[in-house]
Amino acid sequence: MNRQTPAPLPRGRPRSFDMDAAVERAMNVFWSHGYHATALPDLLRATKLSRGSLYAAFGDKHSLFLLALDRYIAIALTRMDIELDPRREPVDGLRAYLAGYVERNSGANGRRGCLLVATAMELAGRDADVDRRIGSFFKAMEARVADALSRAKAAGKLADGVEPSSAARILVCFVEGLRVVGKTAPTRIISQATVDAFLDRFIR
Amino acid sequence: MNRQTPAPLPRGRPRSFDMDAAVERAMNVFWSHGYHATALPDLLRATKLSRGSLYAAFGDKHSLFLLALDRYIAIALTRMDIELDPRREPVDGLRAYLAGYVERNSGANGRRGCLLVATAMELAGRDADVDRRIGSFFKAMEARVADALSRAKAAGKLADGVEPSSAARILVCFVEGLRVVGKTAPTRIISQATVDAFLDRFIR
DNA sequence: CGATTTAACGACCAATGGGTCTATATATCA
DNA sequence: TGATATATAGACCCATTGGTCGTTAAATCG
Repeated sequence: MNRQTPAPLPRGRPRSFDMDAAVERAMNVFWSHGYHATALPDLLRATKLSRGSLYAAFGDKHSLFLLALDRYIAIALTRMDIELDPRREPVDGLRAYLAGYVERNSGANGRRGCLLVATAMELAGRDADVDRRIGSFFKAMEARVADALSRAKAAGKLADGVEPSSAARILVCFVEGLRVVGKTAPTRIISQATVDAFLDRFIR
Repeated sequence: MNRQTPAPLPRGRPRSFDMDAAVERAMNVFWSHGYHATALPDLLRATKLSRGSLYAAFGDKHSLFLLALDRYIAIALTRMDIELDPRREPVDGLRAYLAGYVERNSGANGRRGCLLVATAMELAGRDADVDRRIGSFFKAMEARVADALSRAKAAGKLADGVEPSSAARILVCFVEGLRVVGKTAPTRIISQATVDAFLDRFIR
């Protein structure tokens, strides 16, 4: 192990903006409009950067988008890790997890939709970078749900004949579908009832 | 009731192209690329029309898109009416219906995705014409599924405690979610197994 | 046949797309 | 303080966008 050569102190004018905050703002714009419908001026307005600064910091629109997508994914997975924490009752965790979807699907949140679903539909299959991210996200999501379901099964909380791995795939489809239909019919009560009825089929 | 004045015979050069076929070709382009990513030259190539002719026939890109979307919806509903025909065994119908989704989600078909889902994510909430169409489509779809499920229930084929209307909402979410995750992981075997496992939760 | 009507064409247009580049302001270090 | 380094700004660039328009070709009807 040769020691890391000490990072040379940055010379010249230090950057005056918070890069993480800029990515987050960009994420919100992409989230609201989608990739193609987001024009550069939208991103400049949101990040409060000039064209030059934005390109210096992020390369190009596509790279910035990837960063935004990564952030979105990280947030989603972190939330799942909290909701489905192994130290909680697995069924409570699943309920909390689904309640989150209900909340995110209601009213203005619902109309905004889900950046991952929108990106999957808009870019998957024509953009390898996006493909990898979307694919691995769904895999990770499914794994977490499957894990929670196995714990529920071990605790005898699953309905007869429910197999965690296939039930996890079903659940992932279900929640992603919720986000799709939520784009046009975002009523909290119905979403909640639908989620409850769904869970009733799997939980004892 | 005054009699309709007889339609005046068309004068001049008759249109030399099949308008319906043009709409269908345009539909395929929008389907593959989405609304924003479809450029006019793509539509011209597909319809084999010149710019002028296309604008004369359809007005503008947006109107043509709406026509394409209507066509897509009509095809989908017609298919459902066949698969879920009241004269068939309702459970067979539901199986056929879901099998259709498995097929459409596999391989190249899967990667192409679903025009309705893509449009919902891309345009819903910012385009009133689209909103209406998507909303009424989901409603129509749900109604057909609910109807099939009630008939199944009447025949004693539903699992205990399954209520047709909420089960229909669940099913709609599930199949739309299938189309989303199918964009990245389009393997026929898994889709089929997932669908089977899903149905097992609702059918006796 | 000749007048009329209209489909079809593609050159053309202004606006906007994403992306580059140079000049300047402002910080650090010796 | 002076030399150096770099973030920032926005003018600029060209390709492409959706959309218009004048011209031409072709079919019908009297």
